[in-house]
Amino acid sequence: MAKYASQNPILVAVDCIIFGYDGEKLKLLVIKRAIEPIKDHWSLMGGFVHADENLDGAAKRILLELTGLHDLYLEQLKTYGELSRDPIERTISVAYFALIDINKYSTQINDRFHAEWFELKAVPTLIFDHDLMVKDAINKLRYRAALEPILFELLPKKFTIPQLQVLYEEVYDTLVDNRNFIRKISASGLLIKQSQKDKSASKKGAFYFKLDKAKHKAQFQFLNLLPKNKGTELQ
Amino acid sequence: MAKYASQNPILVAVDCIIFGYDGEKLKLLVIKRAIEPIKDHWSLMGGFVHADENLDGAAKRILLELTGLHDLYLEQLKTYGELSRDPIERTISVAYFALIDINKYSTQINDRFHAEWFELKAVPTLIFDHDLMVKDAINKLRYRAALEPILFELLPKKFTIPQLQVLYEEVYDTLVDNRNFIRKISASGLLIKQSQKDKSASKKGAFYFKLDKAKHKAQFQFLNLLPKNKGTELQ
DNA sequence: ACAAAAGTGTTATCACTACACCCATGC
DNA sequence: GCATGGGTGTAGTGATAACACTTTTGT
Repeated sequence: MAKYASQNPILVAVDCIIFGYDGEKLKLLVIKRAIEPIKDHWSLMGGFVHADENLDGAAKRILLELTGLHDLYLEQLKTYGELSRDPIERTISVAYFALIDINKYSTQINDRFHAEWFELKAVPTLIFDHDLMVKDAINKLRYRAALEPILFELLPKKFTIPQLQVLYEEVYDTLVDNRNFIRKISASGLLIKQSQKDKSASKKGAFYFKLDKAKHKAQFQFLNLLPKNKGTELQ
Repeated sequence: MAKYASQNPILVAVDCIIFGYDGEKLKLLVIKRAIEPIKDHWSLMGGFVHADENLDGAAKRILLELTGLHDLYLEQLKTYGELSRDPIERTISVAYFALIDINKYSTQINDRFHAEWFELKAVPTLIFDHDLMVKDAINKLRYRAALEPILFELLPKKFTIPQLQVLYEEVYDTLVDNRNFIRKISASGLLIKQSQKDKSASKKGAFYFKLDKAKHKAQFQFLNLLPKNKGTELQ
């Protein structure tokens, strides 16, 4: 195979911003970095891109190593390439964000990496430019969730409307009127009501719903579940 | 400086999707590739990231080489890393999209690169995965323009409302009711009416407007200049 | 006077927000 | 029977889409 002469290869890493929801709080999964430099500082889960994998493949591999899971929602966020972002050696990093249902996967998080969930407002300072990545990821999550039904990726297959509402409130750090919320989400036609109720959170119990995946994929729709100009300052 | 041992550096390139508007048609700037492989095929303007520049810097340098211009609107789109996307040697490419006013800059496009503007619907097949990049860029442009006033980057400082309307029609490949369009754009408060008229396109003449940059930056706003579910199938 | 593009108003419909009470159940 | 969270309805307001004619001016 021919080569491009006299060009300058660079290390390429992938870092994952992993959002999780446990039915109450939106959280971020971070690990204690196991290698120098700045060993034992909090960091996003990441790793170098291997010669035999593409970028999505690298992100999937890294998530698999940490969580033992595949088929997570995964979306490329942005690529970070400041010269001094990694003090050891120049490395550009392709950031991905992932969405997972914490309860489903909590047992499978790999202890080897000393991973820990933090509420978004209580995430410790992270190494390198990872704080910036998290900030960008939150913005992108808000941006996307305002237009497309991606937050369902954070919920179990069966979920209640109160759970969904709290999730929106968490993502946009705001409060939502439950009557209007129910009307809008019902009008979207995205939900299929189940006959069972979830009685874990209240005595009356709340009906379970499932996402109508056909509609989810077919009709791209503006969701607009939040009041205008409320929580939607996307920056 | 220490190094990460036994990792695998990769060539990193930047490719630019350059949109331009001449007051009538939305166009894409492509060049005839000057180097092997597939010399003389149409390609996006691109180049490798140097050791002493960050990603944004590389994109700016490449745009400067082609157009002789700085201070263009430039936004990172996505990073492409399929194993075989460049047949010569593995290269990942960070794609950027740029917006420019064709009339302003037409004289400065560097002939050395055999650059040519094509209407979006008549862009020839491009090398590698550049067709995919263009498709993604159009989607992102639509996505962004639906929420933020970025299309002004494609217009001269003074422009008329009919020009702006045609631009929206071009970007979304749809027709817009001029009465509703004028009402919405006026209500946004983003435009400042000038006293002069542009008489090049009609006998009556159309008033020039300028963008109110303070408002443009200050109030992030949903523009919503198009009827719902019309042209806004963002995929 | 006529052609060509710019600019202007109204109405009916729909969507949104704000708001307060009843329901079902477990204890 | 009461405390807890789940679920329902309405009215007023504002935004939207659909629609056709008049204005200006160069030729």
